[in-house]
Amino acid sequence: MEELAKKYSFKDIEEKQYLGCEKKSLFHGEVNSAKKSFSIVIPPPNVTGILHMGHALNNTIQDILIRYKKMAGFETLWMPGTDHAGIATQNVVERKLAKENLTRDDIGREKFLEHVWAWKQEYGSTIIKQLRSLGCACDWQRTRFTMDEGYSDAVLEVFIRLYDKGLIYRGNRIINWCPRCQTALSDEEAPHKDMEGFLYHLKYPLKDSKQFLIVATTRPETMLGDTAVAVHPQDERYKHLIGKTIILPLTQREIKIIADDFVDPAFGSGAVKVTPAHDPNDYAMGKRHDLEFINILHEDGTCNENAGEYNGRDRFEVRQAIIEDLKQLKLLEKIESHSHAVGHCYRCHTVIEPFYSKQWFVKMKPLSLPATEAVKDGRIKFHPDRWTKVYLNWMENIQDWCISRQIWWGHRLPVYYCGECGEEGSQISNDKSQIPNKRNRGIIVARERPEKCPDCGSAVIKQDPDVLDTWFSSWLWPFATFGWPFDQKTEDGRQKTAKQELDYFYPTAVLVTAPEIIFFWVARMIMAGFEFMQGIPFKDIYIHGTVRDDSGKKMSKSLGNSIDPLEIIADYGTDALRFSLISITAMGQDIYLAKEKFEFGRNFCNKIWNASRFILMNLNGQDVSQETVLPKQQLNLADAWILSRFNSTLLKLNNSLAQYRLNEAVNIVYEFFWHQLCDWYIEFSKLNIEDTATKTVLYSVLEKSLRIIHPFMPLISDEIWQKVTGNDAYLLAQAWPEVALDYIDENIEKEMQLVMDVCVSIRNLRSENNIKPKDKVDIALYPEDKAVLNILAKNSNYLLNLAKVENLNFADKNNFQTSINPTASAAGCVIVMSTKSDEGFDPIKEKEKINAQIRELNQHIQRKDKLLNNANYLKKAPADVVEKEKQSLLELNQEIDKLEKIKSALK
RNA sequence: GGGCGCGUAGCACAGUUGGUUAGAGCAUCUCCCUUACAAGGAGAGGGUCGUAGGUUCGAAUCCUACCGCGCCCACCA
Repeated sequence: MEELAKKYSFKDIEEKQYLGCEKKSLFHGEVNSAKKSFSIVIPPPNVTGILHMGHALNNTIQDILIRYKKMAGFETLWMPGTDHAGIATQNVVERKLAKENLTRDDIGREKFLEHVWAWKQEYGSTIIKQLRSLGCACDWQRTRFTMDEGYSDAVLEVFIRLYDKGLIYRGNRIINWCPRCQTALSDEEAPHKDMEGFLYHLKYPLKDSKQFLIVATTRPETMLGDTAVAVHPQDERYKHLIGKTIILPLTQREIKIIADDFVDPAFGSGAVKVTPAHDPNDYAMGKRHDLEFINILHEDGTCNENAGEYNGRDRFEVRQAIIEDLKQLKLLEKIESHSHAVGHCYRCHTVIEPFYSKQWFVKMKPLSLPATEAVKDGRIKFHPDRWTKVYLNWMENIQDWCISRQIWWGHRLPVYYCGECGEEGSQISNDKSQIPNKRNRGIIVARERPEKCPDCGSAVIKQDPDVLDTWFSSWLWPFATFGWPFDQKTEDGRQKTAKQELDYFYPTAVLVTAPEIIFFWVARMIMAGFEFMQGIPFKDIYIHGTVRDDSGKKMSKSLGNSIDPLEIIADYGTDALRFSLISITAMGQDIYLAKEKFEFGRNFCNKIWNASRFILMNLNGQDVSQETVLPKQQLNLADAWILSRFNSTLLKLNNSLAQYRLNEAVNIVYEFFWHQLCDWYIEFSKLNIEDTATKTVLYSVLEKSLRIIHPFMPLISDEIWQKVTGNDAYLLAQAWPEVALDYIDENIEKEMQLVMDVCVSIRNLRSENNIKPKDKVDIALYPEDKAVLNILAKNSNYLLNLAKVENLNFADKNNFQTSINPTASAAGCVIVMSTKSDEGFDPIKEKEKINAQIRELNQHIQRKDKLLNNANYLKKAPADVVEKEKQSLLELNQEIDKLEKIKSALK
């Protein structure tokens, strides 16, 4: 048994404890048929990521669950790893090249990828290192990366399987195009933001007429690609114009006026310009009416040759220019301000452009069906439940997923085109709901580059230059990280093990993540789980809140309002960070952070340290670790009490943990340790500190407390536990304490509560009468009845010491007298204090105080009287509630009696 | 246009299915460096639970409307 340093210094222990624990392989999970498995896969942070508060929260939650379950007897596995984050990573490396005045095109695809890999080698493990400083018990030897060789096999396998099944197709569609990243994006990657913009009303001249048709648009530059103007077929204002021709201003192109039900006659002028290549609705109309598709933009967002004189200028510049030009031509009717939602790139926040383009898509509807069912019937549960609706709503309206990206960093599509018979001849019509499941001529989807075209024998084979959406690899995370798919033919020992591991650990227990990736990732993992593993990937989904600053704004680097968890760790320590974060994280609620909040955790660490230090000192070198805690009947009140409290605390704690109520859990631990163990029990124990029985209880309660603290604050708990037990093991390898129901005793708790209440009342008296803390007082107690008298008499020692009482006398409550001495009333007895002098005591003030108390009590009494005289209440309320009320009324009346008596006894 | 969350003490928040006198933290005030801890101890003050109705014997809790704040989804140009 060693001593603890006088001052707690997290810097001396945290890293040491983490590394020590890792060295013992305690973070590693393996197939163990003797135990049930409990596994979590980490939401893989972007390989470009640096730890922010959101990660800190997310991973602390997972770590608590893993550590708790491991101690509770499960074989646990927390699978760590990183995501290659296609666009994000490519952007980072491109920016780096830009500093050397290079673009990716300058150096070419191969060289560029070398740069990215080099970057990944150098910086890719940053976030992993940072997770370790958070104390995460991840199974690091299993760390995966979504572009690992094996993982990439899984991605290809999935692409091929879905293609063969007809669920992946290539088609021309309107997609979201980011002109800065120069790639297509999925709908989820182009979130809409409300923006204040303008609604421009343009005058389109009718051919052979002086008349105009007015159209309204928010994007006037797209008029260069207009191929029709649409009106509602029933709109009386325009009916006669249907089929007439318009001379499109600036280009002088002739376009038709068409009728379409889509048009809302009430909006704008009731006439809509139709730009099929640059708007999803117009695209649909274009299809319906067989209109021409004119693309007016280059991939970088500048106008192309179809834009005539505007060719080469940026889309927003052209917008202004066109408005100017139309104004000159007197073709601008008016401009109104107009707020509308505009899609933005989720990586670079550039306004996206709807773009008609040939891309690869996944047909989602068939995949969504089992994933919808599993949540509906409760096989997968969201916590908190409200996300169920959000999920189902998205699932039920699911759209096809655009998975091809025009970037270089990622899994390249396993698609090859024959230079002779492929490509052009292979267009797939995507407006049929039927999936083509025949291979298209000249397109080869295969793991390896084919030697020659199976259709025409040509050896001119080109691989599709595109890569897959990052999420097309991360949706396989729960099983691809285990080495899926397993090649039957080449199955070796390692594959066999991997397969067993997948069988054992899949489905995982719980997925812990933030709400913003429910669609990106959570929903798709469920779909992939059913499609490729024939079952759910996880049973529970714990959705935690977003970390915000104290004014409610989301914390982000770009806003400059973020609190760096690493800085907090440096200033307050890992355990303090974890404890503070979790304690303010109510289930699913956003959390509002300010730096001061971490003092809470720091202070608690300090408290744990000092309390432990006290206990260690007072064991006096006596080893009680092998002593048995006596049955409660043989213990003194305080000892029996703390055991009762510990066990009922544990009961509550287990319950909270089972429901993922981690803030509740951590606050239960805090409340017990600080306000019961430290504030009261340690003080009580000082009086019996020579008893082996008390020492044993003290030791036992501390030892067990450290165990239950461990999942939340792993490092300090290990450090102290090792010192206290003299054991060099780690708490992760110890068992979670069992609830000892025998020790939970309501009567003991009540008796102790009485003593504590009297003690507090005496302290109150002292404080109100300005008695110095070190001065002793004499106290006379007038207990209500024999029972109270016995309890207080038996435990008077506690009062003498904790309330600094010199002489404690007991008297008959019906016969107490006082001169000018301060008095108070605690539950069960009247207290009279006599001080050495009467200095500072004012009987008039005292009477006023008592009167105020009586008034307050009378209010409660009146309320209860009314309640208990209410026939309806007596009839309808449960008997026990009524009984409680009656009892409470009785007590209130007794309380008043006591106060009256005190008052009249005062001079 | 739908949907969700939040308005509780000066501040930022808990409050599990409705049930004694609504709770801890930070801050404030008083007293204390009492031999585990001043990152501490002992006390104190501070709330008509956003507003207005309703259901109920009983509402911070359930229902309705409204007012603020925040978020998500959606092809009205």
